[in-house]
Parts: sequence; C-alpha cells; structure tokens
Amino acid sequence: MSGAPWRHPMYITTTIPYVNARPHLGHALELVQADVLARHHRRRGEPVRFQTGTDDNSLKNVLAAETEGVPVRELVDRNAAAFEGLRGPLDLSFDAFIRTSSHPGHRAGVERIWEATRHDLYLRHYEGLYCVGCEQFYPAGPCPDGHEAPLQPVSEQNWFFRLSRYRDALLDLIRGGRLRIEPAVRRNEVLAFVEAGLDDISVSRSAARARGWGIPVPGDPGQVVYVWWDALANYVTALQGGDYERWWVAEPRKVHLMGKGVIRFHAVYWPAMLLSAGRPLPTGIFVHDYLTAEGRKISKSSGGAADPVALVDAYGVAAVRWWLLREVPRVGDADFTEERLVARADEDLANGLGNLVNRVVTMVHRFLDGRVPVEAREEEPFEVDEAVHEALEAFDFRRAATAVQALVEQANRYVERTRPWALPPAGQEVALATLVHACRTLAVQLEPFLPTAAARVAAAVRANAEGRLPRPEPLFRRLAGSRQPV
RNA sequence: GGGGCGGUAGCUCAGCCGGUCAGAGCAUCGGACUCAUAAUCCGUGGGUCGUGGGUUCAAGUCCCACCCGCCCUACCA
Repeated sequence: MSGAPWRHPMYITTTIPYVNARPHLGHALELVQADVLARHHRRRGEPVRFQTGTDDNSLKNVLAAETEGVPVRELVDRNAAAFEGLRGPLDLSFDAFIRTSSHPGHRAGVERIWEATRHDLYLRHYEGLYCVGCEQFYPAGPCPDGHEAPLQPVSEQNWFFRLSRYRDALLDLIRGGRLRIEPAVRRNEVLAFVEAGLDDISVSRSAARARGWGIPVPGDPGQVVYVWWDALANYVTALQGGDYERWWVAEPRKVHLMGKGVIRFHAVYWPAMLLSAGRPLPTGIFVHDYLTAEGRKISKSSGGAADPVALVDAYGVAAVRWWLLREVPRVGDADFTEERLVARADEDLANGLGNLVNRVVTMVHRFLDGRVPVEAREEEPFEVDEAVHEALEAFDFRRAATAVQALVEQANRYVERTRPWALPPAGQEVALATLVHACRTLAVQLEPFLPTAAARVAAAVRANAEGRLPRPEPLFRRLAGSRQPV
C-alpha cells in the first residue's frame, strides 16, 4: 500500500438561476462562495468538480421574452451568456457550466430519471390557482410572495409524484446526518416541514401553458416536465460518461449551495426524487441568506449597485470578492453598500495586506540589498491553515476570511515588535526572513479567496535568479475617494 | 394560525452547556514609531446586553408574557 493519503473528492454545485434577467450580486455571492470551497479543496490536493449553469427552461424566461418582444431563444442565450461571463470578472474557477436547454446530455438525463421514477408517478386532474412568478399552485390567492401577476385559474391533467411516501426516509437521512443541512436553522426548518407531512406534488405542466418551452414528458407530449424537476436534475445530467460514476456514485462529497428561498426543492423534493430513482444522494446542503443593496431588496430595478460586473469594473475583483467573503455572515441577510465595500477593501487590502508586503519588501531592499536569507528565519507561528479549514468546513466564509486577515495583523505587529530598521544586520536578516515567509504564507492562504491578488502577493515576494526580490510596488490602491459610485 | 430566528457600546457584530460575558472591529480621542500606500502599533472613553415578570447562591446566558424586525409553513373562509 502506498503511503499517500486518500484525498476525498468533492463535487460542488451552485443552483442554476433562471435567466429572465442579468445576474446580480446575489448570484455572485453564491458563485464566489462555491469558488472558495473549490479552490480550497483543490489546494488540499482533493479532486474537485465545481459546477454551475443556468436554468433555461423556466416559464419565467418565456414571459420575460414576451415582455421584451424577442424570441425566447434569443433572450435565454443572451442572459445565459451574461451568467457564464461572470467567470472572468469574478475570477471563478468552475469546471463545468450547464445550460438546461442546450447541454447535450440534459434532456436525455431528465427523461431517464422520469422513467426511473415512473413507479411513483400518476395522473391526476387538478384545478387550482397557478402563480407564474412562483411556478407553483396555491389553493387560494393571493400569491404569498406578492408577485403582481394575478393567479391563473388552471384546470388540467398533470403528473403527480408520490412525495408523501418519502417522509420517513427523508427524516432518517437528515436526522442521521447522511444529508447534512447547514446552517442548523435551515436543517430545523426542513425537519419541521417534513415532519408535518408531505403532499404529493405536481411534476408536469401542460405544454400549452408552457408555450411549448421545456422538456416534453416522455410518452405524453401534451405535458412538459415541471421546471424544478428539470432543473434539479442538472446536478446529475451534466455528468456525462464516467463523470457520473466518478462524481456522483463513487461516494465523493456532494455539496449543493443555494439561497434560502429554494431549500425545500433541494432538501426535500430532490432527495425524494433520487430515492425514487434509486440513485445516490447529495451529502451536503449549504444555504446562504440574501443580500440587500443599500437597504433595499435586490431586484432588476435596484440598478447598478447590484451589478457584479459593474462593481468589479469600478473597484476591482479583489474588493468585490473580499466584501462578499469578509462581510456576509453565515446566518442572516447582509446589506451591501459601496461605502462598506470601499472601507473594507482599504482597511484590509490596501492598508493591511498591501502595506505589509510593501513595507517588508522595501526593508529587504534597503537593509539586505534585496536578498532574503531563508535559513535565518525565526519560527514565528504564522499558521492559519487549520483555522481556515475549520471555518470552511462549517461554510463560515467570514470566519475563514477573518482568519487570513489575522495573519496580516500578526505580521504587522511583528514588525512593530522587532523594529527591523533599528536592528543590527544579523537581526535584520532574521526579522525580514521571517516577515517574507509570512508574506509567502499569506499568498498561499489568500489564494482561495482572492486568487489574482494572491498571485500578485506571491510575485512580490518571489526571488529572481539572483536571489533578489522585485522592487516594491503598491499591490492595492486605496479606493476611498478615487472612484465614482456605480 | 403553527413553527423558528434575531433585538448586546454611535455603526457592524462575537458571546457553546448559567458563575472574569460585559467583549471585538470600525468610528472618536490620546500616545508611540518612521520600514511602508498620511500607512502601522499601543492605549482611552462609551452599553440598565428589546420590555416586564420568574427560577437560582448566581442570568445577555434558563422559564413565561409582551413589543419590534425577519424567515419558514399553513390557511383558518
């Protein structure tokens, strides 16, 4: 047996948003969180698949296209491209981007799952009030979410799924921890919901009402598959060939990230669907809360303040990612303001990290002719690896980012304590070698959070062929006062 | 209607099983330093821990009621 430790593979997904509009900061939050997890686990040597994408088949897309007066295909393509285009500006490292309307294996995959759950499907005549906004039926109006569109009276034959029979199995899974739901508040919510008893759910819609958009029900072309049934399946349909075995069956960790609004679909419907189909289940569900922007709910009308690309253009990707990671609590909504973004970036990145690297490198040049005597290093405990790992295991991105920031503060205190400029040459070597080491550690620790900035830090403290550090240059400019609000 | 979460210094928040838990960061004020992006480091002030009861030798920390904000769920017609 080889002594190499086994590295637990990890499959990380975000939800696939419907694309009736361009992405906003809330989408960026989920993507960046997933990205941090992906990079963190890759760094630990674990195989990672990080997948995201778009739900193209939602009826809301059809309605948005009608409102705009453009073909659905065109609107969906355009907005899906905007989501995929987040990759560059936000420094995302997803391995796969699935679009439910065009992924080569998706439709066939949905059809297979449909067949596999057929023993739990039955036709039932249904009359009810349908809210287009929620894509859901309600016994009576008005729509609890306050969608403006009036509820439509609908009378049709639909396919129903015997969700009711999975109550006990779901409770066992969640209580037993095989399906981990974080934070605990959300877990309790799901348990309460399931304990109260589950009704069978409708999993198809008439094709006419869906304007022919979506995936036809196998053997019943008059119906299309309920969009959630379709969308949830992406987590497995995107896994083609051996990928399905590798990332879904061979017991990797499988973690779904999502906003609190869609927890029921992921923690109840989706596991039940998989149980019915005889397929393996996800192992973890992490639920984040919502963002508001300048005190208001984020919506299409809230304007540029919530446009992640505009924010990156104005302030840089480091500032945007850092705000999302350092200021958003694990539990509870968070209010985004440009003021907070600027303050946090200047405080932590410019005055903290950037200034630290700059002062260290400057001293190396002034006192040591740019050379770093590595063997002289003092064993300062600049260790945060464990703290970061523990925080990320708990999906506590803020605690993890704070742990990295603590290293910056530690190093700055070390400078004040040792005062290298007042030391004799031998002492300067020790102090500066120690500090350069701290900066290199920082570059490593920062990578999952701010990959590009981390690379700049690494380059700033990397010796060239002659063993010299590059000339110091500011790594982060101060943002306060330097930019017009978005 | 039922269930749950939150209400702690000006601001954002930590405080798990009750006893240095009255804290951190920012902001304010004072000091130090000069290597650095007028950056950094040290220290100070400030709070009846939502309200009112209760349990206890001892309660932000447990119990009850109420007020405020929010979430989930249901629909009592």
